[in-house]
Amino acid sequence: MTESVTLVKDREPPRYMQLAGELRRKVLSGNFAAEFPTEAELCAQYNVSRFTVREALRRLQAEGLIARRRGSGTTVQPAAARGNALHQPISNVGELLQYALGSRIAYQSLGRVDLPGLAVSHLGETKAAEQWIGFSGLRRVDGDPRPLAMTEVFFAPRLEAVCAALDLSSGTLFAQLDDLAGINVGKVTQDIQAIPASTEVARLLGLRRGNPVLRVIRCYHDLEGRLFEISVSHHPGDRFVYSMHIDVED
Amino acid sequence: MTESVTLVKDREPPRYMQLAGELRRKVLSGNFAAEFPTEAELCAQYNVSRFTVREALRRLQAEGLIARRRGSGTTVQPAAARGNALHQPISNVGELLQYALGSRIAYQSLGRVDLPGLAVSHLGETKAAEQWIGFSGLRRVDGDPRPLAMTEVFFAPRLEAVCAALDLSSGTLFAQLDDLAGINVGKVTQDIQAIPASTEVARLLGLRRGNPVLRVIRCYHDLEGRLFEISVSHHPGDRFVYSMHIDVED
DNA sequence: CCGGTCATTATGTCCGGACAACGGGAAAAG
DNA sequence: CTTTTCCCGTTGTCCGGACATAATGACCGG
Repeated sequence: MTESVTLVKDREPPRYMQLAGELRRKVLSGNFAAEFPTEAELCAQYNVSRFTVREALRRLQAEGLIARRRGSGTTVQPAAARGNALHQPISNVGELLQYALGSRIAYQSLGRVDLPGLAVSHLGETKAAEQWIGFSGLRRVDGDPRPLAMTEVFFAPRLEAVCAALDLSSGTLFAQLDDLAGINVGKVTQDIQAIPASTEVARLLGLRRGNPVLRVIRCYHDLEGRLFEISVSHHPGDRFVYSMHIDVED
Repeated sequence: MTESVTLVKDREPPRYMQLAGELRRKVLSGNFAAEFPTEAELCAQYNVSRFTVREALRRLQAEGLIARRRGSGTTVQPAAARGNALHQPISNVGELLQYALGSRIAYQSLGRVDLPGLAVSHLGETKAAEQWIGFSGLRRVDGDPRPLAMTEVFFAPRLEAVCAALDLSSGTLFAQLDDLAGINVGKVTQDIQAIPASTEVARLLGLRRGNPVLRVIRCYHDLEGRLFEISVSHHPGDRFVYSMHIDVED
């Protein structure tokens, strides 16, 4: 068996995934603002069973894009109710990241680095000796010069070949990773904490040392449960709200 | 049509819900620590179809209680990987709250109160004039005298009759509401923010004024989308981590 | 002892069908 | 005109079946 970094996706995703992607694009383009098609219509239009349609719609619902009511039908959720997509339960990471409200981030490479001393319970068996591949960047909303986030991203050593091919200016390292290496997210754990700003963070975010900062640490695992990415974000407490919603699925 | 506050659940929940509750109880009791039954076994044992079994397991998986792998089978997640149930995606709220690590909270009634001035985007059409029914309490872990949370809970005016029957010492107002009035959670939105401690919050949590505090504001909507509860929690930044995990469902 | 092959078994995907529960509007009753 | 009743369309629940795909261990050949 040859061991090589997989650089292309081999099998195509299941049909409900494709359908979910198709519908997500249309929803975000405003196609169904007036009226969302019924399950039966989607079955006929895409020539799939109701199971497939419902499985796709279940995802869009979990993402907060649509609302469904028995007897009434399916409607597109107003953008206000969607929360910040940047920090939303993740289903199709690549596409989801794109509708984060016009914020931009460009990363710079940090090369191989030691993981910062993180008191994260999710880390588990990660060897402290390993050096991960780091990136860092400031995220800003279009008009505002004050950054909304200082983010550091670390990828597992085994992804070094893929990381070399990343386009740092696009801001969606994630989507690229999915495209380039076919890495799928299976589970994400995150720790959220309110901490005082360190000197450096305060400088970068335009705060005073000691001011409240929201720190979000995320551990991304692939479908086999292997940790492949860690991200650490610092947000200014005075102008950042981590907004999310949870749909109880039924 | 007579208008009356529903005080009993009339219809019984769907089968997959019952099965999920049954299995959840067993998992939390440690029944399946060694080996979790297969779908086929559950089908036979409970005399339901595979659809029903999978729908139940899907919920337990979303709660982080079990992990499923194609080809391998289903296993119970170690408690460490479950995150803090208190702050977890909510499926069966009543039962879930009970396995929050031994923390306790006893509420005191605030009576009818105005909603505090919350800059929450999710509020929507709520009339500021209405008076909601408020409760407040401090949450502590068993051994530690320093509270982990100062929580205020507000229920919609229409639930006044139900609120009068609540047992404030049990700490699971939610489960009681579900039992008493059959109120089911359909959607939860939450805002998380890092803010400086006010004088009062600092006093209650044992901090200094201005210290970082994690504030979590939740809006609970029922299945019809009506807002029926708002909770505001303040957590000390130096000893509280909001830990959660997200399973990508597939 | 190592490595590859294969059957077994588990979950994942997908289908078709059936009925229930709910919402909303139209029709009927007052 | 108001209220109630009824019908119909939509989503929710549940069933049985079929095949695909992944993990595992047993088997076998080197």
